Amino acid sequence: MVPPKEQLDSHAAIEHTLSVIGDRWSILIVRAGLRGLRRFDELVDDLGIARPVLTDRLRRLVEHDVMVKVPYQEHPRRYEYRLTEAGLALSPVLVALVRWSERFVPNVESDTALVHAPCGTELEQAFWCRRCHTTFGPAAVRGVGR
Amino acid sequence: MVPPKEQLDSHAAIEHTLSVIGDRWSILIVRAGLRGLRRFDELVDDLGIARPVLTDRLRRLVEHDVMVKVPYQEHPRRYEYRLTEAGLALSPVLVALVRWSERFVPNVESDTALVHAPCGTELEQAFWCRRCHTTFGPAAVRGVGR
DNA sequence: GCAGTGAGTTCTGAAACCGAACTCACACGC
DNA sequence: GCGTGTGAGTTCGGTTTCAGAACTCACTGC
Repeated sequence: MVPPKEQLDSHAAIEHTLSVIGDRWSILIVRAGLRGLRRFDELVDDLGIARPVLTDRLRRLVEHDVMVKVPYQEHPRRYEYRLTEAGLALSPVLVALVRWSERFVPNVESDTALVHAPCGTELEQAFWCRRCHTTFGPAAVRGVGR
Repeated sequence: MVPPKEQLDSHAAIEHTLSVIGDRWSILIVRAGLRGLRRFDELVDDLGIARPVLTDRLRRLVEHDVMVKVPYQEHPRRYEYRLTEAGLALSPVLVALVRWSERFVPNVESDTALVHAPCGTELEQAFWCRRCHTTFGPAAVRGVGR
């Protein structure tokens, strides 16, 4: 009835996505990128990540077009890492995580991590139904397919 | 000893969150929960996860109030695992991940995983600024603090 | 020519992961 | 009462991944 294509699809898609950013560090690296950090040692200091692990994570993020390695000076040739469009587009994941932790992680009153750039207001996140023209929360979400 | 608040905050919050759901399996387990799977062996079959790992992940998810272990029959006393409110509230993270993979994972045309329950329409996700009363995408997001 | 800097590698244990096989408590058919 | 099946795990080796500290390498500026 359903073509075998159905089988792979969202399952495979999300697994692939998790194979890129599904470890403990990659999301934190992307988050650091959103906070403006670009250089290897900045990341080491800020995240407290082991150097070999950072090397590997950056390589994989570059491989999957989440970041780009750009030389920022010649001679002592040095590189920095910037988020690509795909990397920037991960911010909803970050926001969802931060929002969740604000609500459900006990004893942590999170400061605002992300704001609406033009006005500086802390941002909200919601689902949007383009047919009903309403926003709604997780309770009105239902899974389909597969 | 109360640790210096600024220090922990969003950094600690997101790290704690990732320590709960930041491994390759936990999110997939939550996703399976959203798809209606509840029993140990269902999860093993569906996810292809190793049993000891599933045991451990479920234990941790229960420990962190993401799922609850409920007996669904006595005698051969059997349990199933259900998402709590906190678990349900992870769906924005899932949605963000699925949306991202639809856009950026090559050669995978994802089927619709999640819809608006009342009308069945595929859902959108956006940021919302309560001051400006506008929705906007990741390009208008800026990080502040820390 | 010598210390400093940025971006990594190398080299160790320690921890986490996996698959396959096993356990344990019970139900059910015969 | 006895084999077979089922659901929910546990035990056991072997492999992959991880973290920390020290090291390299190509330069600079003093």
